This record gives sequence, structure tokens and C-alpha cells, in this order.
Amino acid sequence: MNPCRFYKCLADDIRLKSLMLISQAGEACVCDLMAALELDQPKVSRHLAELRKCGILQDERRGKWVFYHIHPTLPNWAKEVILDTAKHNKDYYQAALTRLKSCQSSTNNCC
Amino acid sequence: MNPCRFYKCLADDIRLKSLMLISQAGEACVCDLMAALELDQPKVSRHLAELRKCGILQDERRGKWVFYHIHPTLPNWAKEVILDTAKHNKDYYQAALTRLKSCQSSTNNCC
DNA sequence: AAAATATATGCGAAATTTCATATATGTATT
DNA sequence: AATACATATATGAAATTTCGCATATATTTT
Repeated sequence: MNPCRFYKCLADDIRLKSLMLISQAGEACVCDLMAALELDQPKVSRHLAELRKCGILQDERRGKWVFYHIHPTLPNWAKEVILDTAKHNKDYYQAALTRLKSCQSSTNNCC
Repeated sequence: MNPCRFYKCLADDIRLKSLMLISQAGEACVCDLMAALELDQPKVSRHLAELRKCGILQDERRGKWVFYHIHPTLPNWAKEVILDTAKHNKDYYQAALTRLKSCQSSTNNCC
């Protein structure tokens, strides 16, 4: 994982926020992220694809849905950067995380 | 320090390598970085200015030279991200660091 | 198999970033 | 005060990234 390419991937509000949410929730599907970030589908999907192509995220289809999680073979230093950033910048994604958890609760399905 | 702005600053080869070098050497002046990175003066200066305006680096003039170091008030999480990246990606900047140290040694002044 | 749902991608336009070059500023030396 | 040296910045061009919209693909439901 080239560090410059890694940081280019983090250097976008939608991608960074998606990463923060996924790192906190463990995983998330596209439609839940759409609701959490209040963005349209192609936008979220294309940014997730970039994180996937870079090796930061791994996707996993379950029925109609595609779930994204941190790629298991991502180098530890990179995983720690993501977790540390999330730990110390809760304000940055707090509101979105609340919406995400509401979607992920079985009582309030978003898609 | 907004995390997205922080990562936008790291998301460039020249800026990231400069940061790695400065984090390892403690400080560096513009002309030493020019030699270490093998780049022209305006290029290095402009990228350092961006890191300074973002609050990542602090500059300190000493005579004709301007030295850059990690900004003392940079949040700890950001400092740790920089140090962790440097610690686990030596290959990325090793050659440049060797050139930098050669410049900084009193026997081989570069500017 | 047709319709509905969830996700991915192609493509040209718009926005942003980076660059090369020239020039300006600040300091030391003579 | 004139010159040399180190650094900074202005500016328009080139390169890269992001976007909006339309459409394609994959899966489930009817």
C-alpha cells in the first residue's frame, strides 16, 4: 500500500466519512450509507468503488445488498490511521453515524 | 484541524515526502529539501507553504534560511498519524532521507 | 419472464489541483 | 548601496478529480 495513494483516497469528504462510519459500525451497505450521508446512490457507490480499488475496503454481496468493510489485508499502520482518526474526530461524523445506526436497526430499515 | 483538510494536505507525493523527511530529521530548510527531493525551488516552497497554511508545519527563519518543523500545536492524533506513517513506510522516503542527511552534515553543505 | 430493488459504471462538463515560468521579498556580504 | 543568495508568490496553462445524469448489471419478487 503506497502511502501517498492511501492518503489520496482519504482526501475526500465523502470517502473519509464513509470510512469513519464503516470503521465504527463494522460494516455498512450502500443504501445505509446513502441515508447516513444524505447523498445520491451513484455518488456513494463510485466513492466506495475507489476505496475498494485502492484495497482499503472489501465488498461482500448478500442478496440484493453489497456490504463494505475494512479490507482484512490492509496493512496495520493504515488500519491504525483510520481507527485513530475515527477515535479523535467523532464530531466529524457523529450525526451521520446516528443516522447510520438508525438505518441498521431492524426496526427502521432504510432500503 | 479538520481531518479531511489534513488528509488533503498529505495526499501529494511532494508534501507527504517532505513531511516524512521533516518528521525524521526534526527540521529541514527549503534548500536541503530541494536537494533531498531533487526538485526545483518554487515547487518545494509552494508545497511547504500549503503545509504551513494548513497548520501542519511551522516555519522559522534563521538568517537567509527558513527551517520547517512539525507545528507544536498540531493535534496529537495528527502527529501520530505522521509518525506512524513514517515508521512503517521507510522504503517510501529512504533514499531522500539519505540525501537530506548528507546535506545537513556540516561537511557537505548544500546551499 | 416481467417488474422491482440495489448497486455499478460510462461519459462529457465543471471544479479543483498542480505546474512552469517569471518575478518579488528578505537577508547577508562586499 | 549594490550584489548575491535563499525563499515566496503571482499567473495562466495543463493535468487531475469530481460531478450529474443516464444507463447497465445483478438479485429478488411476483
